[in-house]
Amino acid sequence: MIRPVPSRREAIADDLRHQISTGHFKAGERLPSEAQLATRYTVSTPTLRSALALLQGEGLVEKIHGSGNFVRRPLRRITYLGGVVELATWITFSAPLRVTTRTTTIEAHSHLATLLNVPPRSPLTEVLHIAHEGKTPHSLARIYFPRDLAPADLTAATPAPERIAARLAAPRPLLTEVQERLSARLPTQEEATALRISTSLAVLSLTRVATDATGRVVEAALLLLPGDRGDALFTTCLSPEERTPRA
Amino acid sequence: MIRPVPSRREAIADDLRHQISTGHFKAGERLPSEAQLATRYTVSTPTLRSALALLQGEGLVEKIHGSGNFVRRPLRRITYLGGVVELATWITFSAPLRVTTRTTTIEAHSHLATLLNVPPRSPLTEVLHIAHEGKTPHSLARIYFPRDLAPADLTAATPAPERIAARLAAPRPLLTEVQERLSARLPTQEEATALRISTSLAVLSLTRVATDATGRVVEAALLLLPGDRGDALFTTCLSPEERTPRA
DNA sequence: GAGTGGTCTAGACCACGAG
DNA sequence: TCGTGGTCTAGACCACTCA
Repeated sequence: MIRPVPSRREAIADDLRHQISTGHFKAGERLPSEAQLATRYTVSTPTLRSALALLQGEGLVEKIHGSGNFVRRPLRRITYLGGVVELATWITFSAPLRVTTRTTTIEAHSHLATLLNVPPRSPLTEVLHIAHEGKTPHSLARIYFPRDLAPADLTAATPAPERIAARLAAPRPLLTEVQERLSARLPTQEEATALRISTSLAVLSLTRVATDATGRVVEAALLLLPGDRGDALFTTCLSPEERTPRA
Repeated sequence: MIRPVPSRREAIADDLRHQISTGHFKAGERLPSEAQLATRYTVSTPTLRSALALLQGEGLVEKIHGSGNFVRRPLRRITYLGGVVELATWITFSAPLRVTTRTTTIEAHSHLATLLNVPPRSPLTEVLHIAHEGKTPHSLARIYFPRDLAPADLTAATPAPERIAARLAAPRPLLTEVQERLSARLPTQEEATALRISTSLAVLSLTRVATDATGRVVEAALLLLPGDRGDALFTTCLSPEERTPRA
């Protein structure tokens, strides 16, 4: 067994966690300034800040430079349903949330070219998709199509967001295989900013590649969910014939 | 666009990253002591340590208290294959690695009782499963069965690890549904110690629940993969009739 | 015991945000 | 402008590892 050495930062983090969970500090509220908290706990500011850093990593506290530390509102957890062929799930699922969508045309750089199996610098249509709950960003999706395969109304200049969503949700006939790869990592600075999370809060990264009957990659999507409020669920059912024991 | 403010810790981290990737510091090697590095970069030790913390979070550096900072060996990436009914995949997949297995009987506490849908304090068989590559732990799995469903030779006192692995890999006849839930988070102190990773390196957490034809939960597994060397892959193929466009 | 990392202090100065 | 957090310093002292 490991002996848990109670460091000051752990003790302070525990105390703040407790005060948050008991409602002494309420959701959305600003905590006392770091200087005040440091005085209250009789520690130096770096020590106090390291305690707050722990809470940030858990998604309990959000720091806003120049304004203060805020108790993060507990948001509805979102579950990405995997193993479904249309992106419909994702989109309709995000429906109750406010969604910001943006479409642009870019050139495939190396990573995307590999993913979509197209030559480097091929034209791609990118759809950027941010779901919000209230003012808080909730998830981030980047969806790429080879330019010639993108639905025509997506490539028009600034199509209405509702049209984009409807388009993505529509079933596409030719898909035969969908691969979804998931990994856990810390967000980049850009991702953290877009999602308004700390760079020390783990995110679930999902890369979805859909292939048509000819083996061509028709669409690739990069989804990003903050680890404290999103997960992915895959359900596999066995048909009766598969259920037969093999041994 | 966000203006990237080049802080000293970022600059130092970038430089060390570069030196590692160019082989100036080789895998497994010890870095100069923090005091030496601080002198070389003319920063204070806390600043230098915060730079090293970034590299730890990326899995590039491993700190060993009292010995030094070491360049982590790049390990083979492991991919968990989802959507498969037997745990066989996981086990056989780990086969080329050295596997440490341990079996114990425990009582279901609240979280496990919910997961397995059994009364609290029910007896459970726990299989702890750590895959190693060389001396480095690679992944962690905890598998739970209701005691009465556990294969008999698992409940024997200290069965041979090979027997356990063989048992888990054997197809179990009655499974009808498998649910796999994935999330990203930072490891607990215990998990980080077991996997020899930093608590700031994200892990992919996979909870797998298998149900038999009667709806009873037959087995639950908690898998943990360090984010820098493990991911999960789910492949969905459409049968021809499903492929028919619906609209 | 010598050398390493772990934690912490008590400040300084800079950058951001809101009024 | 003022209060906030962001970064950094130059130490001190403790805990761990290894010879």
